[in-house]
Amino acid sequence: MSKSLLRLDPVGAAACCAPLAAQPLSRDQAEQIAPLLKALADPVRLRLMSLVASRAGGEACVCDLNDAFDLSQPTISHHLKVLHGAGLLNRDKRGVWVYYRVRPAALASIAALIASTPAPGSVGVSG
Amino acid sequence: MSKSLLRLDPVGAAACCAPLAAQPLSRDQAEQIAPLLKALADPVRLRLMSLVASRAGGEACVCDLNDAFDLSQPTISHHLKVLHGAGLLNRDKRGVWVYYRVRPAALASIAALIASTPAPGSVGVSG
DNA sequence: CCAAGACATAGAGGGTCATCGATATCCAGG
DNA sequence: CCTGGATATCGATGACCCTCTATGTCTTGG
Repeated sequence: MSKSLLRLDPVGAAACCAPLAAQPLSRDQAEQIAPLLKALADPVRLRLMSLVASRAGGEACVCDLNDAFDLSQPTISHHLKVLHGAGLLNRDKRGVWVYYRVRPAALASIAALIASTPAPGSVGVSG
Repeated sequence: MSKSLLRLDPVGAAACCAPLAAQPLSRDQAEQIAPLLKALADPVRLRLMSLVASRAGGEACVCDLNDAFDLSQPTISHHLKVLHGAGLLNRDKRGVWVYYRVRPAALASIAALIASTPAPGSVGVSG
C-alpha cells in the first residue's frame, strides 16, 4: 500500500460500454476502460496474458512464466501484480506455487468496446 | 524529429496475431501490438477515438474535438498525433480544417487479439 | 527449529508521458 | 502583403512506469 497499483474496481469488469462507434464515451466510461488497456499495453504483460491463456487448463504457474523471459523474477512478479490489479488475471496459491488464470470478463469488456460496429456508413471491409 | 512518437508501422495494421489464447505471443508480435494498445490506453484518447468513430460520416474536425474537452488545444493536438502515429486515425486536411477518421484495420488488429477464443476447456460462460 | 525454495515487497535509478504556455506554420480574405 | 483563425511544434515540468538488487514472507521437509 503505497503507490496506486491496484486501485481498480475488478467488480464490474463485465462490460462497461457500448462499442466505440456507437456513441461518444463518457469521461467515466473512458476512465474505467483505460486502465484495463494500460495494463495490457506492455509487451511483457501481453505475452504473460498469452502464456496464461494458451496454457492447457487455462492457468500457468509463476515458475513457468519466469522461465519464459530474460527478466528478473521481481519484474515478472510486478507485471503479474499489475495484471491482477487490473482484474485481468486471477490469482490462486496452491502450496508453494501460485497459479494465474485469465479472467474472461475483463477481456470481454475490452472486446465489447472494440467490437466491429462498422461505423455509420464508413469504410466497409466486407460489404 | 526528436522523440519517437510516430516510429510505428501503420502499413500492416491488418491483424498481426492470432487470439491471445490460441498460442503464446512471440516477442515480436507483442512488441508490434503493445504500441497500439498503449495509444488507446488513455482516457482522453479513448474518448477522442469514440468521438471520431461515432460521428456521422465517420470523421470529425479538430475544432469540434477541442471543444469536447477541458484541455488545451496543444494537448488535444498531441493526443491526435499519438493516435495518428499509431495508425489508429487517418488525417485529412481540407482547407484550414483537419479531419480525423478511424482506421478500421487498426482496431481490427486489436479485436483479433482479444477475440473470445473461450480458451481450451476453461471457464465456459454460456455452456 | 532450521534450511531451502517460491513468490512478493521495498526502494532506487533512468526513461517515458501528459500537460501546459509560447510560438511557428499554413490557409483564406481583403 | 498583412491580418486573423485553425493546427502543429517546442521546451519545460511534474508524474508515472520498467527494471534492477536486496530483502521479506510463506510453505515444505528433515
